Formats: sequence, structure tokens, C-alpha cells
Amino acid sequence: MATPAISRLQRTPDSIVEKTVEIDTKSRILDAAEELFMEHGFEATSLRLITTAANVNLAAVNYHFGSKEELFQAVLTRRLDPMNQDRMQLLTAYESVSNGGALTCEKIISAMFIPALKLARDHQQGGKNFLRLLGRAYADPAPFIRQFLSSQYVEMIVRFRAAFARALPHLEREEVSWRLHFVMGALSYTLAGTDALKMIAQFHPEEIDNDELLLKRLAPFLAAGLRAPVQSGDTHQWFQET
Amino acid sequence: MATPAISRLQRTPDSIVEKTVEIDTKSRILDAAEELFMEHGFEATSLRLITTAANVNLAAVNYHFGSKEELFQAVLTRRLDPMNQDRMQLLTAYESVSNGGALTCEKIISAMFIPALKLARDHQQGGKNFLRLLGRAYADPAPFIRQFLSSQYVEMIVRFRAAFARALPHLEREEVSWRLHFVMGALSYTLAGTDALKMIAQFHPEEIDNDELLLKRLAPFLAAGLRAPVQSGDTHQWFQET
DNA sequence: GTCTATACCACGATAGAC
DNA sequence: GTCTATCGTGGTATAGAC
Repeated sequence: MATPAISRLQRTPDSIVEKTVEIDTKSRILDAAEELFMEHGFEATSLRLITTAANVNLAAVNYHFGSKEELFQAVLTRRLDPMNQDRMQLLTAYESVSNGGALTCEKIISAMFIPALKLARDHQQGGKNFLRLLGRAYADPAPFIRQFLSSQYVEMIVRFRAAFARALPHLEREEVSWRLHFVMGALSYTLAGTDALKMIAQFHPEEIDNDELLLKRLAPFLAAGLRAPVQSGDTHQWFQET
Repeated sequence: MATPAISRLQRTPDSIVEKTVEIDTKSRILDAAEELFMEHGFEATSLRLITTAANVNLAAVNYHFGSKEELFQAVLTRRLDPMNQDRMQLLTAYESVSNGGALTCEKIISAMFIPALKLARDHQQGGKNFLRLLGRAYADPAPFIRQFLSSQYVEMIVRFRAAFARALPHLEREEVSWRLHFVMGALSYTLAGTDALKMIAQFHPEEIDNDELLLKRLAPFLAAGLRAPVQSGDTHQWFQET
């Protein structure tokens, strides 16, 4: 049913050429998988669809990646890892400028958001939707995804939690952890939501850069939340009143 | 392979008995499906697992609900619909007490959270995790889920957006919509996250009521975010600096 | 080392007998 | 209403060609 692969038919000298002009099988799979995962999600994307789009054999995925799950992780790592590196570098740069003084919440948040925006912009094709894929993965119940993201984020979370703790010295460490968790949750959900894009379209149909608009509205919201006063007493004032 | 159903073997007079002491097939499927969906998510739960647990035939699901997707919707509706009704009633009650005056953000938020907490508490088995299932569904990319939740929430969202608009008269309608979206996103994500439970366990291993603790921390965070000053200029102060 | 063909079992869905 | 049989498609494993 699938047309036989045309590439590699004219043979090249094995010993000399390591990479031909044509993209190798592994990369072709990775590119096709990224595009299809972004469009349909992990479960709804079949390996047969991916391998057909990439013009490779079905078994190639298992050979190069081991399983569909590991392919998904490879797709995420390729862009997620550089982004988190950028985030930490940016935070370090801000801190070195401040000469040991604590950063503002806005500054720390921008260190989280700017690399995400850069990612959304850099790759004209796909890049726009990659954050959506990431946000969805962040809320996925599948154990292998949660475990993977946990390991990918742990270093960044430690760094940013420390930064927020210095910015908010009046908060207990526990409260800081919670609020960082809320920030990352709101960010993930916002980026993942299809509703968000519909809302933008409703108000600004020809908005050029949706993600930037979105983050510019989210950032002040989160900064204010981070600075919120702590809930005073342990009395149950949130539950049980008419 | 599955043992034949034992119930219904001793026949009952058809015309008289409408419901026997035993729970009927439809309810058994619903209960088993809820428990398994909560544990494994929608995609990862097979109909064969559900029907085996419910002790019914595989084809019974399609007969009673039409499809796996419609079964999932039925599971959600059973608890979600009453919860949103409670939310709107509570909001109405608050508003009638305030005699036309605008409610505080905290009050409106509590009208959203209290029914959720009640749901989490009422059903000792399952109820605890239902909010997690709901939060995950809220971030699910599957079109049928998004469409379903949209229709389930639209009425509630209109009511609460109006309430927030009165509480925050200095904000444009558009900004209010965004912030309500952030609130619901943070709520959904927080309830959905497995990480959250791990964090609670880290600090309060024998915490009795996790969800209440969680919402009591989230509510002030969101209330402060709702009251945040609007981002002043249109200048790109969030992107491009070192 | 790479790639291909193919077989395997589980899945959701449905038709038709009872 | 309930059940069995069966279909098409899914992820995966492997034997063997190059």
C-alpha cells in the first residue's frame, strides 16, 4: 500500500559518507511523530500513521526507539531539554546582574516564560503547537509521561524554587513549593488549552502572536498570586457556610 | 473465559418486578467504569476490563451507552452536573445576601470550590479521586471530551464571569474572561496533578483531607491574581531582554 | 548495523442468534 | 436484553534480507 522508499536506491560509498543530503530514518520518524502527536495527541496517533508519513517501515520505530512511549519521550526531549537549559541560564543571568539581591517575582516568571516564547517562535512549522503538546503531556495520567517529565523538570524546579524563596522571604518553604506548583500548573494548562485560542480568536481574530499575548496576561496574574498574603488561621473558613 | 453471570439465573415474574435488589446492568457498568477511569484514565481503560469488573458481557456497554466515549460522558455527567448546579445555587445565595452589592473574589471563589470539596467528601470510595479524573478530562485533547465539557460548563461560566465582572469593575470584560480562564485552569490542573499529592505527602504524610488543604492554599493565590493590576502599556516588556 | 515482511494478541465495535 | 462470533486496527516482537 505504501509506496516503496525512493531514497537510498542509488547507493553511496559506505566508508566515506556518514550523512547524505537526505535526512536519515531516525530524524524522519522524529519529525513526523512530532507533527502528528501535536495534532492528535499521544494515544490517538498510531505508529502506522507515523511510519507512513515518514515513509519508513513500521518496525523502524521499535528498532530506533524501542517503543511508542520512548519515541514520544524523544520527541519531547528534543525541544524541552534546551528550553529548560535556557530558563536556568536566563535566571542565572538575572541573578548575576542583581548582585546578590533577590529578584522580583516578575523577573523570575519572565525567566520561565521567555524561553517558552522563544520556542514557540523559532520553529515556524510546529513550534507554535509544541507548547500545547507539552502542556497536555504535563496533565497526562500515563505513568511513563509523568515520570519522564518529573525527571526533566526536577533540576529546573529546584533552581526556581530557590529563586522564589529569596524573592518571598516571608513565606515558609512549603508555601513557596505550593505556589510554584500553582504557577507551573497555570502555565501548562493555559498553553495546553484549546479554549484559550478560541478566546483569543473571539477578541483578536487577526492577532499575530497568540502565545505572547497570552503570557503577557498570565504573568501579572501569577505574580500577584505569588505575593498573596498567607491564609491566616487554621480555622475552616473555606468550607461549610450555607 | 469470564465466568457466566450468576445473577438473574433464577427467573422473576416479568410484569411485576421492575428493579430487583441487585443493581441493574447499566448501573453496574457505570460504577465499574468510574472506578477504572479514575485509576487509569480514559484511553488506558479497556471495555473488556470494565465489563469484567462489572460482571457483564462485553457488548453490554455498546448496547446501554452506544460507545466507550458515551459511557465516559455518562460517568462524568452523573457527578459533574449536580456539582455545577450546586455552584450556581451557592453563588445565587451569596448574591441574595449581599443585597445587590458586589461579592468579593474570595466569596465567588468559595462558591466554585465548596461544591467541589463536597463532592470529594461525600463519596468515601471514588469521590476522592473523581476530581482528579475531572481535572484530567479538562486538559484532554480528545475533541469529544472538550466538546462535552464545554457544553457542561458554559452555563456556569457565564454566571461566574458576570459575578467576577461585578467584583472587578475596573477590568475590561476581556480581561475578566482571561482571569476566569486562569482560575479554572489552575483549579483543574491542581486537582488533576499527581505531583500535588506527592507534595502533600512530603510535608503532611498523614494529612486527613488532602483536597481541602490544597484548595485552602490555592484560593488566596487565585484571589490575589484576580485583583492584580492590569499590565499597563503595550510595550514588549516581557520579551527580549538579555 | 539497518531495514523489511510478517505474525501475534488486545482493542472497540457490530451483526445476528437466542 | 443478553450473548457469541467476527471484523478491522492497534502496539509489539522477531526472523531474515541487505
